[in-house]
Amino acid sequence: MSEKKRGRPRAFDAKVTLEKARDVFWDRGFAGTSLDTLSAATQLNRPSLYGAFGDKEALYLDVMEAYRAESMDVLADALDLSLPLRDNLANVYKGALKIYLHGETAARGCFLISTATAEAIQHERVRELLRRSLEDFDSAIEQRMALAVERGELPDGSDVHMLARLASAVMHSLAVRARAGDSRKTLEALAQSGVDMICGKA
Amino acid sequence: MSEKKRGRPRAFDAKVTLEKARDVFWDRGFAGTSLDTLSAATQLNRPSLYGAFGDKEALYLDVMEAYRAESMDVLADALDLSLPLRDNLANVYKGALKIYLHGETAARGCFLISTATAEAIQHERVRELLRRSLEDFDSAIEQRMALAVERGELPDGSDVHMLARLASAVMHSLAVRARAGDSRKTLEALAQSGVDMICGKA
DNA sequence: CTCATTTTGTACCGTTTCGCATAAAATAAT
DNA sequence: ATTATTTTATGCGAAACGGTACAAAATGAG
Repeated sequence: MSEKKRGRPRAFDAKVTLEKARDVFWDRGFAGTSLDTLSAATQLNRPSLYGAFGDKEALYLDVMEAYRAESMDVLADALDLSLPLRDNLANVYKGALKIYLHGETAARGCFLISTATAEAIQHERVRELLRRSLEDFDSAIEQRMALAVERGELPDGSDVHMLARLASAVMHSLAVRARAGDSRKTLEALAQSGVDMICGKA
Repeated sequence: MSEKKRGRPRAFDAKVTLEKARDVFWDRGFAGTSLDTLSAATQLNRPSLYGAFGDKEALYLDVMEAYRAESMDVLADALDLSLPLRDNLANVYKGALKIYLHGETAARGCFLISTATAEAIQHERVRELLRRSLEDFDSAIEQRMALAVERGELPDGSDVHMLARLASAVMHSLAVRARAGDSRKTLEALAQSGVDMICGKA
């Protein structure tokens, strides 16, 4: 698949480097993160970073895309079709909180909502990728909701389009509140209420 | 009320200055806004800014607090007690969208969610003020919900605490999605669905 | 072995950044 | 008028910033 290249081989794994870069961006934001900080965190000097990913914005966009892709994977796992919709949704929120509540000094929230929103005005490509990321997430949930109607888990004629976006809305709020320092208990209560709201208070 | 001070009088209105500073922070974020940019936008040279508000973080905190206070005023207006809860909630979202969809190059979203979240990890005071701002908003809505139960607008035994936080959650999502570039139509549909979800699909 | 190719590391460039030192300007008090 | 007090304006300076030039190092090809 990947032929061995000609010149000096890379001394780093691009995927791991993106994760390290992601973590500093996550804590400090895009504008608040210097290339020096990124260089230290990734253990790559700036020319290597530049050669591998381009300038700071290009690196950030790569990180965004990796986060989007991984989020979709996590979502797909949570939406295990062998489980009822209620459990699926609970798992989506549970998985989100597991990510959001991680953090050394404070809970870090969602990478996109916490850091990409800030840049969305000045950097059009960030805004566009953010929009698409949210949309993809909504669509995957909507698809599961449509199946739920077929299976009789949701009433016939349910507006699955809006229901999915309401389900996402709860997650967006979890992200914001986690970053603001709300307690795990508080957030889990909101998640539970979200599930009840969408699936009915069982 | 305000005695005339001794020295040279200020050539600017602090409130207006805070609004101008807020607008540049809103577009570019805290870390992405330089003192030069702030100086140009407020038409104050840096030493004047520094003398009046302190350093960049102190200025930003002042802007945050002003935004929080104004948001609570807008919310109080939307929660006009002479109207039904359904109309109140619709007005809350309508008022939010009016603010969020404003913007020269792109919709700016919510000032706090778009810019304060990014700084919340590194700047504890930002995080704390953000948390308190969200909480105040939740509490005001909860208070209105409690009245709604008394008035029979909501079923007896409704969990007004969680209902209020779900209502806020929809607004948080509107904020994120507006910043991401979602259309007015899309956002208005989500707002409508939020109202229906909380108040029942009338 | 020799050469072409790619990555790495050092060092550097010009610019921007934040914050302050200092002096001029504008007012109230005396 | 003189003085004390506060704000304004110019300009400085040390540090950090993003980005790159350049040569050394490490590999494959011939």
